[in-house]
Amino acid sequence: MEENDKRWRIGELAEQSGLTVRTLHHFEEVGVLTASERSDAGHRLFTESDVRRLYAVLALRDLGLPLREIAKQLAEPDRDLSSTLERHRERVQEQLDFFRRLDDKLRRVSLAFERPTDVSTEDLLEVIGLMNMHEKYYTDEQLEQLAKRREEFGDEAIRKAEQDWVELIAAVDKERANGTDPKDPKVQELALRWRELIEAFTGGDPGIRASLQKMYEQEGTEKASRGTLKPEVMEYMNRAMS
Amino acid sequence: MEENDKRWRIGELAEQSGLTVRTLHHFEEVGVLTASERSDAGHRLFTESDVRRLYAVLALRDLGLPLREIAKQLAEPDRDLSSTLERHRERVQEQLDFFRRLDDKLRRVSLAFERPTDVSTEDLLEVIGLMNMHEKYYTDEQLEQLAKRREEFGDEAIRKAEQDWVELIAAVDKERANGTDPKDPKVQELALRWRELIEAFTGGDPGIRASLQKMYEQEGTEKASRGTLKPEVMEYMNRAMS
DNA sequence: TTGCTCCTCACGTCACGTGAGGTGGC
DNA sequence: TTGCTCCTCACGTCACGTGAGGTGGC
Repeated sequence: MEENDKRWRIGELAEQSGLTVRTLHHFEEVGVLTASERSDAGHRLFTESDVRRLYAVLALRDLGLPLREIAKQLAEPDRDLSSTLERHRERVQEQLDFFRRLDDKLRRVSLAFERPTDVSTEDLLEVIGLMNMHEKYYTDEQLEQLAKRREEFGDEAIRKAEQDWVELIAAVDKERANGTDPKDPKVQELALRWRELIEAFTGGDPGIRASLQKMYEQEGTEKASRGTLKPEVMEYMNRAMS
Repeated sequence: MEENDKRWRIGELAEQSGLTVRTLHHFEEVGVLTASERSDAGHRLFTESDVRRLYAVLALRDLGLPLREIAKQLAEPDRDLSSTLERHRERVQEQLDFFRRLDDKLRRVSLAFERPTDVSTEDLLEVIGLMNMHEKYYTDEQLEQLAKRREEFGDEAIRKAEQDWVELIAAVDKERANGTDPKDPKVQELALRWRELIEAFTGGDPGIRASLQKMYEQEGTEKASRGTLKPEVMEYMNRAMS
């Protein structure tokens, strides 16, 4: 038990442990580590057992335990640490999950725009609104599938598909305005293309089809299509396809 | 442009948006959303455009952007949002990475103990100290490999291996104390078992072998073995195996 | 005497939650 | 008049960072 009279000043201990002096002050404030002694001038003097305790604190802090929890734990070493850690791990996994989803969302947002073009706030809000709506109707797996298919298609093909939609909708709306019978061969032709475009989007997956349909029912045609499709046109198409 | 005179009181808006009144107060404090009007009594009156702005704020908050960043963005919609989002995503990925590692660490800690036994703080600190030392010498992949092999072996086999080590070390120490020549067949026999146990631990991986050896060199035999192996015994074994 | 270290306040960070104490009736 | 809503402070949360202003020399 020699060397037991070794003492550390706060600056020394800070340097040795890689902490700041302020952090050691803070540790004292929250009660995880107090210097056992003081010099005549009121300076903190840490003993060897203080130093050991410091490394215990750092180990537990390293696991992400809050300092006050660590203080409790070190105050009564009999308390059950394993259950504390288990609860802690659950919290950590929730956090992990949260950041996974967030990262995923950010990835999808950035995918929605072509490379380095700068994005207007409005466009972004549009995309986010759309995403939020989608998240209400599609399952995580379905969103994953849709994202994959989009990647396979590539930006070019997607822009073309969007253009196709715009043209098809316009064509349908024209027949409707002309009062053409929905059962007329010309309209039936358009209905066929309509089905094809939907198939291309859903990839033939019946679950995705169902989610899509539910979204249109619940949110209304206008909102679900982000304004590209008027309810009357949808109505007309439904009659053509029935 | 009818209905443009519709106004929301703060409580109404809170309920409709699922926020608390305090949160809306806070939004005003940080400048992301201020009611455009006040009633004679000083009550906040939110206009339709305020409400639209609120949903824009929520969309951006949902991406994890800090409120002050959102305030800036909405103040000058021309500023480049995509680069802001890119920087943000980098931060998010760092967080994600941090929580992945933390979760991993907690998993390894809990694996180090058998089921629901309650863990003493001392034991835990021991394990964490060991883990921290390991992390200095093994790469992430190596730790992964080691963890996998431990799982394959199962708790039972590991306890047995630990027991084997204790006995082998004791046997070696006995010969050493007796002054037996390291080249003596009896000692050579022990050296063979020694190699076998190390092989079982490393799984024959030369990288892991090297890391293990480096750890013993840098940290010293006593510390690296967590006190189970005295330097003299190691020294003696080295001579036997050379 | 001059630096360097140490001391004790005390405010700031981030996004609100939670009262306290008081007034008004979008 | 009685509730309910709204208002404005203002402190608390978590782990420190960053001065400010002053003293001591483990």
